[in-house]
Amino acid sequence: MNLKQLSETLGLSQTTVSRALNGYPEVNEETRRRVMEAARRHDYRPNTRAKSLATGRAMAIGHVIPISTKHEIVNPIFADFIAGAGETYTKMGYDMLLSVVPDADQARCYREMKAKRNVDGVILHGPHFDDSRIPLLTEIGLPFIVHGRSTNAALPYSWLDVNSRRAFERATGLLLDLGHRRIALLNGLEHMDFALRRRAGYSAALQAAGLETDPALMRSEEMTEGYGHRAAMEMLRGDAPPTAFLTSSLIIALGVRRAVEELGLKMGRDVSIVTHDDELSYLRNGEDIPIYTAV
Amino acid sequence: MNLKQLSETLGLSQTTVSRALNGYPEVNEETRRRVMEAARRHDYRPNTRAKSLATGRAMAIGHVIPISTKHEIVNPIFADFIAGAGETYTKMGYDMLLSVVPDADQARCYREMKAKRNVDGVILHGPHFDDSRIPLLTEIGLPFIVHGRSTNAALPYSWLDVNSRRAFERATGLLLDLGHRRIALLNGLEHMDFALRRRAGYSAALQAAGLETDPALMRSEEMTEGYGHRAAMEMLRGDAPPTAFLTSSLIIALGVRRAVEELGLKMGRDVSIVTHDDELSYLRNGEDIPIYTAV
DNA sequence: CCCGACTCTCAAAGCGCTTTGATAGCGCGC
DNA sequence: GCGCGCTATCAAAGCGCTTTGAGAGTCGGG
Repeated sequence: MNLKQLSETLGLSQTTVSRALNGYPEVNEETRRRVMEAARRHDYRPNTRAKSLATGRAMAIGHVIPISTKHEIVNPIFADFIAGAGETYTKMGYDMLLSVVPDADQARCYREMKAKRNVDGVILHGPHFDDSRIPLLTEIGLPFIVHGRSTNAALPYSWLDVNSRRAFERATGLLLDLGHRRIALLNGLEHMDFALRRRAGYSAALQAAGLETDPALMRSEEMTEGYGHRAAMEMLRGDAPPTAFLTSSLIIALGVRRAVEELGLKMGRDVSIVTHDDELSYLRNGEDIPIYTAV
Repeated sequence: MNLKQLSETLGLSQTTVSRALNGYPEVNEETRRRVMEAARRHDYRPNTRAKSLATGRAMAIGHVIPISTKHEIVNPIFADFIAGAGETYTKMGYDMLLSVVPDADQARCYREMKAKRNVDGVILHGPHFDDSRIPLLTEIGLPFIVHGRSTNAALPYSWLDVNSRRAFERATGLLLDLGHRRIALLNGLEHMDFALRRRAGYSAALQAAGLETDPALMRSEEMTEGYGHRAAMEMLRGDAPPTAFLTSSLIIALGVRRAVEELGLKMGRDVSIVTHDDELSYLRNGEDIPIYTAV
């Protein structure tokens, strides 16, 4: 059932039916009721593509998920992010368009989205320090919001973020207050802006306590369980092992814990772990009592 | 730059330009070269919405992600699935449309997709036993492919699946060969078809070995780490604890392992674990040596 | 009784593409 | 020299909607 057929059924023009359905004021209330009723009865939905073409609005938001060709790793919180965003889109009548593209093709992908006009704007994921996508999107005129921030960006942009720096400063402070002096930082890849902020917070807390940062206790990698395990193994077997770990993701913490247990050490006694991003829907941080201290 | 402008630039009609770009044979090769060149130079991309409207093809595939209002849990392999599918879509010029909807609204969501015509077809995720979405999609005439299978479905449908039944039959057989007699099954929710198949495989192997299935050793829940931990704790503390666990996901296995360690037992000596679905990109099953035996 | 103001409805244009049906130009055989 | 078949191109219709600009009808005041 399309608009033409619906309007013929009602003996009205397409104009009037369209206006009635879209809430324009110049339609008689009685007429509007009739139209609404008929639309419901025939389960009429306007054709998205025709509507988009006429209005110029795609009613869709794009998410570009970069896949680094080396790793092909999707950020673990990504699924939960999509689920949350998707729910809101659905509620507001928007569609969510996902594009999975190799890192190198991102620029082309954004230009294409602009030219093909199949989204009204995009969410920029995983911003780097001075992210080149910000000037790119600004230049091509595709509206965007950054999930995270990009330090040193020359142009203004809208963003939504947590306070990574402060979180890591406080977590480090907590460990220092508990008497820890050798605190390891297992960070995400440090071309990612959030990772830089986390390191800054960690360093600031150490400095405030009059301690030096020790490069041997700082790692930066893709946030996998294997990385956590490997790094913890090496550090704990070293000359001056850390007494605490600060990790950028629950997934890394899992790996650290596996290493701790393999070495016959006891969590919370021999080694403390504090983690960030600890609430994945299928992998909660414990049910009643948290397994890890978390920020 | 749209088709009209491009054709004016070239001094050709829109028809010819369109045909040249879409590879129709009735265009002079020299003309086609000129058109292609100009399109590249001006970075011309046809407007998706206009093209869709004209051709009747949306060049998009929909994925409906049901969110059960109780749990709000996204299946852990979902992110990897999306990443894989998305890559192929991009390669083939398709868009991926995600709809996150409450379980109860699924039927409405599919009808809407059909009426709004913004996808050409959908992927049906997480099929149940005799899934009602199969007759629904068939009735409304929205093409679909099932990721998994639906036992007992009355209508024919296309699907893509792994052999869950056989995998669990063999895994159980392996444990039996190793001498285990009390093997626990920590399955996913058993209204899901894959879970039923896994249980069938598990039961068949026990039966073939002349053993009875023990309800006390079989659980079925949403596949979280917490579930694995809780179930293992209860079973291992019980009168006749299992000597081995068979889990439907690496995430559950993580929980079992936590329980095993909390109880001071040793994995591989006191308790064996075999798991399915062990390769999440950010949470691999070990790096060189696998942590868990897996199917 | 006329006219202006107001309400409600309509026909038609336009969004940017594809596709149908028509046509111009050309070489060739009879 | 005419007509046929072929190639290369074009104008225009159509996809399903919104929106502009116009018009029919009603009502009240002078």
